[in-house]
Amino acid sequence: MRGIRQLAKHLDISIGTVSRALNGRPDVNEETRKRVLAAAEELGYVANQSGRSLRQGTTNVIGLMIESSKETVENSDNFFLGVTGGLQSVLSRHKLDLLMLPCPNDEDPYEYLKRMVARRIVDAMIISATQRVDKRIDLLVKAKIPFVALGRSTSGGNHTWIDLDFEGVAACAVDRLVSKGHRRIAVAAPSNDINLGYIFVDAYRQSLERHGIAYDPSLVIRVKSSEQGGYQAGHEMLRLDRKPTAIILIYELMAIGLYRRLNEAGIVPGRDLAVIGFREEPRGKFLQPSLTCFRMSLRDLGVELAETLLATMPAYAEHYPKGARNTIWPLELAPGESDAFSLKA
Amino acid sequence: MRGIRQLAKHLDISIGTVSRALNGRPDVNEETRKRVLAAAEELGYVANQSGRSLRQGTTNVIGLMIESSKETVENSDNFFLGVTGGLQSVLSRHKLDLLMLPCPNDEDPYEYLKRMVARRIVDAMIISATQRVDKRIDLLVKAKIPFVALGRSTSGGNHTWIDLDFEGVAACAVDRLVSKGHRRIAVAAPSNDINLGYIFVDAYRQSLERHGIAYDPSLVIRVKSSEQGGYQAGHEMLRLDRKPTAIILIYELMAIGLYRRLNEAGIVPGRDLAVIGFREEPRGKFLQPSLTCFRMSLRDLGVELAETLLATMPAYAEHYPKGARNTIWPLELAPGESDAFSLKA
DNA sequence: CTGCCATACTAAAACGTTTCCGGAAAGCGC
DNA sequence: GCGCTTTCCGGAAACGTTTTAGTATGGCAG
Repeated sequence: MRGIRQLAKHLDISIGTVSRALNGRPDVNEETRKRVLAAAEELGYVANQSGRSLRQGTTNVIGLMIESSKETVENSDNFFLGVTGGLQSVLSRHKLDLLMLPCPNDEDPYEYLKRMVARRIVDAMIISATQRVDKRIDLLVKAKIPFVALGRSTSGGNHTWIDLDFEGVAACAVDRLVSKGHRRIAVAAPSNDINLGYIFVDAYRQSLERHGIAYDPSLVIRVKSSEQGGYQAGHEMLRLDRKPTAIILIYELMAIGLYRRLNEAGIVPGRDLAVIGFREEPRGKFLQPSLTCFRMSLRDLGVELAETLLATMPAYAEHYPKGARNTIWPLELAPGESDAFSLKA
Repeated sequence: MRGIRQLAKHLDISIGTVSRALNGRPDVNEETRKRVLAAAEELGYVANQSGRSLRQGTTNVIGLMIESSKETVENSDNFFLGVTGGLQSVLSRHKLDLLMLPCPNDEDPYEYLKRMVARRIVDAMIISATQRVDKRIDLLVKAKIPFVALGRSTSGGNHTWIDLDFEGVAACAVDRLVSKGHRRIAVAAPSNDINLGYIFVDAYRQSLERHGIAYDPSLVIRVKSSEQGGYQAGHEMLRLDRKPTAIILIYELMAIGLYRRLNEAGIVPGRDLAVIGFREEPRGKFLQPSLTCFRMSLRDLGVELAETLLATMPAYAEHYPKGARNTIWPLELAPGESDAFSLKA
């Protein structure tokens, strides 16, 4: 006999009253509640989560699914840890705990999520790295698990998502380069099926056409989202017949490899070629010359994610009247020296 | 009525038998088991974790506590994601799931852990970033929760830990520098209370003395474990009356700031000053000149952590006969150009 | 005094699972 | 036919909690 029962016996009170006192129910004498809380503190009682979950059908846990594939490990750096800070700050206000669920890299993310959902270990989910077609979304919709996807997807009807403002970034980067006289602008896009690649390239294309520049598919270089990918992108770019005068990198990490390849070819970024990176990493700062890129607050993104998620959960929605809206997350231009190269006098 | 009861009714069999069939108990007819498994697959039945945990007193979940403080976010980069891969590969063999528990940065890690332990949400824990004196360890020992600490600590008697081979790294770095004629070797150590700082500096001191070089406290520069800290370290170093000819950095990230400060002073690493970094980050590669540092496999470390943890858990110990040993994790020297500066002819 | 309501509590059911205990049926040696 | 073991299964208790329904008490209006 342990747990609440022991506490009740110690107070010579029924367990029902103890439970109600601890959970802030109204029908309990205020003095009794004081005694119960004091005794709980003294004996170090904390409700067993399994018992409570079983009874309530709720776990007070929010899952954040991340993929720990080799590629993710090498690229995402502190992204999730950063977002986590913002998530926590909101969730903890509601006594919700955050659970990071790293999908093993030898397991299908869909199967992993399915198992986690079936076990009823979380009340709601945040999924990341959404694919263009993502079965996980259909699964969550069908299982009626509240969730928010970090990244748009065409799956699952109108689910809730938050995504970075690829259109804005692409437009800003293209505008900036065109204003410096560039007309042959390459883009290094990820070669996997992640949705942002498609969205970004579409936006890039539209921005070009807005300036009356024809879209040239040979300027879209598909490589891995890594340092090696950046090197590869540089390599491919140098082999083109009509070389671009500017390049946009979707993952900033690519800049490292690109710089190396350019260095081998005696090309100096910012002097002979304009380079713009996408998401700023703190690590990118010390490239020479410094990289022009786009900046965002990971923490604020985490807050937005948490608030959007809570708005989709019936038990918490009342506190978030703005509702479960889809959000395009803006990024701010952080000018550096790498795009100083201008074709204008 | 849902769950196993429904499954039992569908099969026209008692729930006890269904449970035993699913859990691989011996006393169930092989043909019956087949039927049960088939039906479970068909109906998509997965045992409710709360019910099962409540009954068994076990959750099949291993917690990995990480801190999401601002400093950690900026420094740990992909460390945990990398380790996670190795952890998963071992844990999944035992049908154990990994749960990352990020401690909110406005909450005391001790209180956070205490709550998680009391809720009985994990069967065992891995804690990281251990302090020299770490109350969390006492807590886990007292609560009899199996755990492994990533990092030595003086708390909690003889608990199980794994730590990086600071002594080996310090000795190797000092030996290497001394062999090139250096005798004034600085070290940039973290200013917080994390244990590795003390251990590393101790080992550095002993290595110096082994070479008959007197330990000079002014050469131990305590700074933040960040890029800024590296800049600061460079700054402090340049203000010394008798300047060092070599410097060892405990966090590689410091190298970035250090390089910048050196650059401002017109000092070229590898030509005018020997620099050695500690733990290799993939990002460190593209410093110019390339950084001499120490390398390790994050994945292998994860495997070691998982195996050590399982050895401390009675239910799994039999598979890990080596037992719960303390491990000093070796790192391998990755030579670069930054320590080419030699005082010998 | 009766009826009624509000307050504060108790008792018991329920959540979904695992596991203990007992027992039926079948096989086998005598 | 009897006693024994083995194999397989059903019934029921137990895990710790929340919540529903019910009850005693006292105050108060009529």
